Amino acid sequence: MTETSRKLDTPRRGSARRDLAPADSVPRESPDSRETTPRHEGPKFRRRADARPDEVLDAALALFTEKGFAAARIDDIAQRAGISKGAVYLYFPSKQALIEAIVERALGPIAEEAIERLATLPGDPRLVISSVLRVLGRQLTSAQALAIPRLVIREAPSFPDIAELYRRAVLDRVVPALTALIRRGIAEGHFRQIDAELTVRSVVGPVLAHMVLADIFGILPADGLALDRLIENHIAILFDGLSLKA
Amino acid sequence: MTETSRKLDTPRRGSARRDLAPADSVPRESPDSRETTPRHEGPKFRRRADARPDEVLDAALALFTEKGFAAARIDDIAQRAGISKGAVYLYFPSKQALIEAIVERALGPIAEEAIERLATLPGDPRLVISSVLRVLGRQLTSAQALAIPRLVIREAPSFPDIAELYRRAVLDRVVPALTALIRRGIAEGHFRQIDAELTVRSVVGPVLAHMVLADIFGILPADGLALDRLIENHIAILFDGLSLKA
DNA sequence: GTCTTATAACTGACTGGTCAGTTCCAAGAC
DNA sequence: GTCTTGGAACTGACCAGTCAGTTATAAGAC
Repeated sequence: MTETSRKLDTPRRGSARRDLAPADSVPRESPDSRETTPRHEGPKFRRRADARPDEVLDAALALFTEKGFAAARIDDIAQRAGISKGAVYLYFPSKQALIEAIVERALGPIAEEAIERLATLPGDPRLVISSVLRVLGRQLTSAQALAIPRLVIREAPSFPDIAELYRRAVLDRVVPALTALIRRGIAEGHFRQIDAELTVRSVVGPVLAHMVLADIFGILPADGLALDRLIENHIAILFDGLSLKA
Repeated sequence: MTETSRKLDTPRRGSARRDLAPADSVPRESPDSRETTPRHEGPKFRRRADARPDEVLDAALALFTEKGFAAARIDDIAQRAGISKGAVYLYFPSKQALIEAIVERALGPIAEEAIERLATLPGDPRLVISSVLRVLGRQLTSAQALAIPRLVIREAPSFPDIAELYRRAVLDRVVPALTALIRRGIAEGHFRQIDAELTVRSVVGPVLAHMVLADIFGILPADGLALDRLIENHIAILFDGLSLKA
């Protein structure tokens, strides 16, 4: 049941990449072995183990997002990373270790980015919240950044450990910080008397809904994603409401 | 690729259940065959084909939600429905037909429930939107009702046909109806000049965020789900904003 | 009522295929 | 030469889907 709890001892031998090989323009051995000559122009092995784990993780993230964890094959992940299946197991002990490493790798950057900004900043909480939303919008433009929460949400029921990891690293910091910010806004007379805890949902929900509609169902404004416009529209409503007179 | 489009020819031989068997208090053969006597009290199987498809679908929905489509085993679905694996294939031609039937079965009820209510009602759009949100809240209290969109969102990348089915039956009706409603609110002077299309995200997003936080990550208010309170809090913000003076 | 026959509902062993994880040897780096 | 790296064949488990056989129920014969 909970063999999920098997801790990963990911090798991850150094993440600083040396770039011994030219990276791009890799000959990669023409697939059709035409002619009889066994010519192997260009190096068959690239010998840059340091960059490999990240490449494998990128490939795995792409395929997990596309097909889901269970349906994604290690063979395909390896192929996308430009290596063979066996090589994957040089860097990661199991398929599950891949998803764990993906989430862990993404946690560092995410954690710092937005939290300090809002937990510490003094001044009108409206400005802080607006700034946070705009940063969030800028982040979500990258497909890569969006893929992580998507993957976590999708696989959460199957991998409670990973969901908890994410929750602890991201949500348990962002949600309380936002709540505190709203509470301060009330205390300092900027906000009306509302429930700070529940209001957090009103702050982030519209962005979530926008991404779900666009990403999952392909429902988006005529002029593309329009995340900027969405966020400005949302900020206007969040602080001043829909009603005209008010 | 799109073998999803294979239409399901589900037998579903009449949904009016005959209830030949007493339904409840079914002996169902005590699982532990205690004593040496091979006594088989009660019928070995129940013979009520009319109720079976729905039971299978219920079991399948539960397991798909728990483990995801790919990881759920037909054997487990059958066991939860109280029949054998082979019997599942008496009613549904394939595993995929299960997920299709689940979504189709859920579509009828959902479609009617909320759309007419908001598309047609005249009067202050604020009251209509409030009413819609409250109905939505009441619906989402049932774990069953929540499971369908969850499943669709989760499996959408793997089953674009199903995502589109859901989009067409639900979203393509709800989103435009809400958009029109907001537009009318603007035209009639109830709402400020905002982008109606984007504002739809502000109307439904907070509820979505609440359900994701609660359902996926177990983050909920001290006093339980509190959907009612969330919705009232959201309505207050949506129409009049957070700001005090405004 | 009891017996016989027909058929619908169901079972579970089996098959064919897929895939995670292993192994081992060849090829490259140094 | 030795050490490192990669690849592809292999293994073993797992599982969707099949099918020949079994059991319950209904209908008709008497």
